[in-house]
Amino acid sequence: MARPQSRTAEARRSRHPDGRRRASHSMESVLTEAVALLDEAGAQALTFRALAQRLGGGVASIYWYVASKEELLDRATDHVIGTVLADIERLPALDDPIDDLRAMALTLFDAIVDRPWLGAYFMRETDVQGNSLRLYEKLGEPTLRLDLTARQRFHAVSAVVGVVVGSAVDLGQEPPQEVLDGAVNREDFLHRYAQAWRELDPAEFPFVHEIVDEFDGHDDVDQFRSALELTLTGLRLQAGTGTGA
Amino acid sequence: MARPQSRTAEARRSRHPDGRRRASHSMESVLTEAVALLDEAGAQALTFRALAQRLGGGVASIYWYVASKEELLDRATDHVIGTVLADIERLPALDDPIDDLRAMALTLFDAIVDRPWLGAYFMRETDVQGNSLRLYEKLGEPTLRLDLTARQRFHAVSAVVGVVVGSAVDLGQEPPQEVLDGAVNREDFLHRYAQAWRELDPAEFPFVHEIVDEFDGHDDVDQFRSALELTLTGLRLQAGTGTGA
DNA sequence: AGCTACGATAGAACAACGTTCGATACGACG
DNA sequence: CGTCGTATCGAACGTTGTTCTATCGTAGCT
Repeated sequence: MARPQSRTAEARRSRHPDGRRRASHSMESVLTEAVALLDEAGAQALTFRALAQRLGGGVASIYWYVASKEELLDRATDHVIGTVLADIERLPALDDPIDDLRAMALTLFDAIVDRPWLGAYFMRETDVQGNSLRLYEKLGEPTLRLDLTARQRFHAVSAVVGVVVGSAVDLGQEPPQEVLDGAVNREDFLHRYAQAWRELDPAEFPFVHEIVDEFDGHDDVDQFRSALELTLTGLRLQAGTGTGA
Repeated sequence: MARPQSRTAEARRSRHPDGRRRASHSMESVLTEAVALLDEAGAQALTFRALAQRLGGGVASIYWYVASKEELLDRATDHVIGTVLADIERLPALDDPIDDLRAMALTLFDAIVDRPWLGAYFMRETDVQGNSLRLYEKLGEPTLRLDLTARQRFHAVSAVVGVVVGSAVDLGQEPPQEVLDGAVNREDFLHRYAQAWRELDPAEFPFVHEIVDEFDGHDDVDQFRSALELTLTGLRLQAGTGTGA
């Protein structure tokens, strides 16, 4: 009934009399392999059977470490958020709080670009223990140096997180197999969409026509940076602290 | 092999010799019931078996109308986005393009508040036919009246959509059963979280302590409005068109 | 050393799901 | 009355998360 508390359990293997092995896991190895599975082939590739095979053990063994797939996902997410948090804490402190905020948000977004599946599960658990809350705290600390009310600070961080998540969800959209197979790369895929848009009636879709060239081959990071910049500008204006101009 | 093209197929019923019924669906009824299922019990409640039972027919019949669950989800989403689009088109045109943008974004967000499951699936298909692209067009049109480059317009709409989606994902988080059962309402749930936060070390979590009172019992719509306002102010500044001040 | 209690592993089975198959009913047209 | 295309349905298949029950291996005790 109890859960493994000692994380010092090393990955060791012992031999069974009849030659069959008995795998020996650890919370660390389970999480690491789960994340590897997610990284390599996306969310749908993470199944208990696939994970068990990767660990060289049985399916039911995983249930010794996690009570459900939900918990597995939560723990795996928290695991990588831990590394993001470390990246953010390594960031050099800047003079301008808003510059700090931007740097943190970009670090977070970069991590999601590397791991698109994060976009969907990120912010699922605001458990008291766990790295999400610590990340939230770190994102909020720069706002303490801005001239804002508590409510404005709360809303400001929510806004920044919202922009990150909003862009991340876009990113997390599983490409429709063709590009996963490598048969079509992302640029061609975008280009095909753009081409279809160009054939729409310009009178009925004036805006789509206006931006189709920008959409075609656009960079996700650029898109995110622009969105982030808009909220940061709004925030700077709200704080009344000019850029110096 | 063909798909139903005539949407005039009425919901009629005929009697089987042995007394068993044969249900008669239509694309409309399938989508309507699918949406009803989603509305009543969330995304996980929409299964082919549950939907078939609701339609009074067999499971396989649904496959006459949709080729997969993915397509069912896409069509259902598009179905309700159609109503959102209608709401947005009914909006009175305002003098200020940014006021238009705000009104549209709020209408969209309201729809997601009513249907939290929308947050996850919204923006899944940017198919050329379909209401998502039309919605995107409508959201973009106000930017045509702003003094911006095409790229800025593209990024502006992406930013607004990002804020909506970002807040929506927060909303779409399935409450952990307790509040679904009605045993605990949302306010108590938030309050419990807030209480846990208050017990954290203030030195380690200064920001969390600063905003915990705001978090406790906060309103999601307020949160969204604030986030939206930040990007809109940023946008207004970018367009160089002052509010009049 | 032998015994025991518990930490940890695993195969088999279960229920639910998306999906496919083959059979069959119905209405329209000849 | 037979035929064809539309539409429906029960049954089955494969995969998934999860549970049950049996077992192994080691640490700790006598």
